[in-house]
Amino acid sequence: MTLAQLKVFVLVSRLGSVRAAAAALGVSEPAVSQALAALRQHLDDPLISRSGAGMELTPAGRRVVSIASQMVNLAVDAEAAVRQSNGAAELLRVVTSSTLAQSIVPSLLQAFTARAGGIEVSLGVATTEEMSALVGERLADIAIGPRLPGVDAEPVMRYRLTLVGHPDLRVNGGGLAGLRWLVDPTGTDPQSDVGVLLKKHRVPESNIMVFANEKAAWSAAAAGSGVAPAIDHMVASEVDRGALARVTSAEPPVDLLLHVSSLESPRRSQAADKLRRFARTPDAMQAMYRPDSGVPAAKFRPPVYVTLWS
Amino acid sequence: MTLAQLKVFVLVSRLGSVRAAAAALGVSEPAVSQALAALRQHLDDPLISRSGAGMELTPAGRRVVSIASQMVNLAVDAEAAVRQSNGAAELLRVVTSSTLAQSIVPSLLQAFTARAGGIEVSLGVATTEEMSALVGERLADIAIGPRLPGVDAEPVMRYRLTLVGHPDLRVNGGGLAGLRWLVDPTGTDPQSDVGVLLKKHRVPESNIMVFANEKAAWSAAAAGSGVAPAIDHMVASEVDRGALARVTSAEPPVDLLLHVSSLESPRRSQAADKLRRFARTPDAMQAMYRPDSGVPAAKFRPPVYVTLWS
DNA sequence: CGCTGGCCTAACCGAAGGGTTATCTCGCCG
DNA sequence: CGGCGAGATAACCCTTCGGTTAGGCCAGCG
Repeated sequence: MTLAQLKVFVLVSRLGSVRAAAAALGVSEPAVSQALAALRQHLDDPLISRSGAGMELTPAGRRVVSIASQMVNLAVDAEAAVRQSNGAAELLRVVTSSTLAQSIVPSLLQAFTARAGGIEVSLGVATTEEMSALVGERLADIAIGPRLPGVDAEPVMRYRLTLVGHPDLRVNGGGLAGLRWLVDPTGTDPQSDVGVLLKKHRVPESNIMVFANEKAAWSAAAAGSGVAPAIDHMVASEVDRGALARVTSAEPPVDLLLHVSSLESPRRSQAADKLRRFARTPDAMQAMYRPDSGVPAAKFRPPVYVTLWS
Repeated sequence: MTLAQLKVFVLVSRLGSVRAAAAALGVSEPAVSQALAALRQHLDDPLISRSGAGMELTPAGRRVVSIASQMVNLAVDAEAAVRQSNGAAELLRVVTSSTLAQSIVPSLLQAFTARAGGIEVSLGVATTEEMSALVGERLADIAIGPRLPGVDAEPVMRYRLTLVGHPDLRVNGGGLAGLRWLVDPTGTDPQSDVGVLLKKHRVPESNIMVFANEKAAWSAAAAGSGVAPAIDHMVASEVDRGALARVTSAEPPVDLLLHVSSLESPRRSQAADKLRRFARTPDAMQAMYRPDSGVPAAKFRPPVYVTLWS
């Protein structure tokens, strides 16, 4: 029985699927399956098993999952306690969506670390469902993105999602759904803002092209390959340059709220609390609205979401 | 950071020495030292260091030890939870002294398991100091022996420690301290009843011979090699047979109380509670006073006290 | 000043953990 | 009934863990 195995079990039970847990951990699916098998063998109980849609915990599994969750939390606490005792930088684990990780979140975090010293930030990328699990199980301290259910979520910023395309692009009879949609990986997350948008317009799978990052999608859009959803103020300079144009349609523009979500106050880390407070300040607003401050695509981290302890 | 490493750290800090922890775990001392080194490296903090007599926790170590202790406890809970959920036998981990493990404890436990079904008992041997640490850290459920400080101890039986020797043995001028004392491994535990007795009589090291078990010490005593401390009613049949005789001296006989010690009520396992209650019953008394019911010396377990998880 | 007790390190080794890819099984659905 | 999606398993690899023995280091002490 290792902590890694317990962590896997907790994530599987929380996400309801081995595949999802593997994705959240950034490892292959057999790796998760095997860790689970090892734990099952050790405890001599199936713990959790498939049952139609989703998985079902055994009676023993139900009891173990709560204990395992505590153990995983304590492991994190232990590391944090040592860091703090020795005056080392606090570690703040942030998760966000792929889109936001390329645009407003890095500049927000950059401004935050510059202002609040002694905090070391690590940024991870996850789907909305994964964010819930990660924050809920304290595998991440804070999530930035859509409002997460079940945790303490708070709106910090209003932003507009617009569609951009080649300036000459015209929407013909088929409507927006008939166009080719150029999205970043966030588009594959049905609960994300982009995912919701795709669903709202009933864009068929065949018309969706996923790019590694948003800049790549914009380039393709500028080349006339289709339309790309973008955070309005992040794409403003491209529009001003004439490389891209906002696609106007009968639909009203989509105004969205960016939330920070973490555990409720007593259970969240000090660093998470500081970031929440900072996110409400004018400095934070300015950082988030500053266009073109995303990390260059080349430096963008591959989706290794949750680091395992060594 | 593995659970085994945390367990080692907790034991070292509790027992105040690497050697003692190694002994309690039944492994070599470098094994413990290395586990500690690995944890130190992982957490980047010395955690605990020598300081004259005993060891001293660093600030970080103080915080980690309490967290680690909880984690170790939870690991035990998890295993127990699974067992219980699946209707398997509850596991009761008993520790006692070497002397008692050869005489009254096995018959007590045998009577207990026969009466209270569904409980599986494992018996370990430890020094008094180790018993405290093991029960305190929930690495054992219950201790049988001297009254343990810091936990919920309760007397269950009165017994007399007598000295036996060859029937022709006479105490000459040097007093009891001048004789050769034949003891079992418990004699090396200064806090044990026998250890206290040796100290009281100021028996020099050179006059103490340690035998692997009590029966062997009695044989040597019967052969005239010296005197052996024995639980009076356990040696009664030998005395009746004339093989041994009680050594009379100016000292009054030593009357002692056998205690059962476990954590206080809400924190102790159900099985431990049952054993505590059983130990007060007439059935238990009868079992404990029944002579010659010890396990044969050949079957006596070597001192592997605390099993590690796989 | 050298012995000794206690801790750490080195070197080595077997077992297990944890990762991968490829393949199998099984329930479900068109 | 074939395909498919999701989980389990197999085979393989490398790393880490956890154990050993041997030996180094250091404080305390006769």
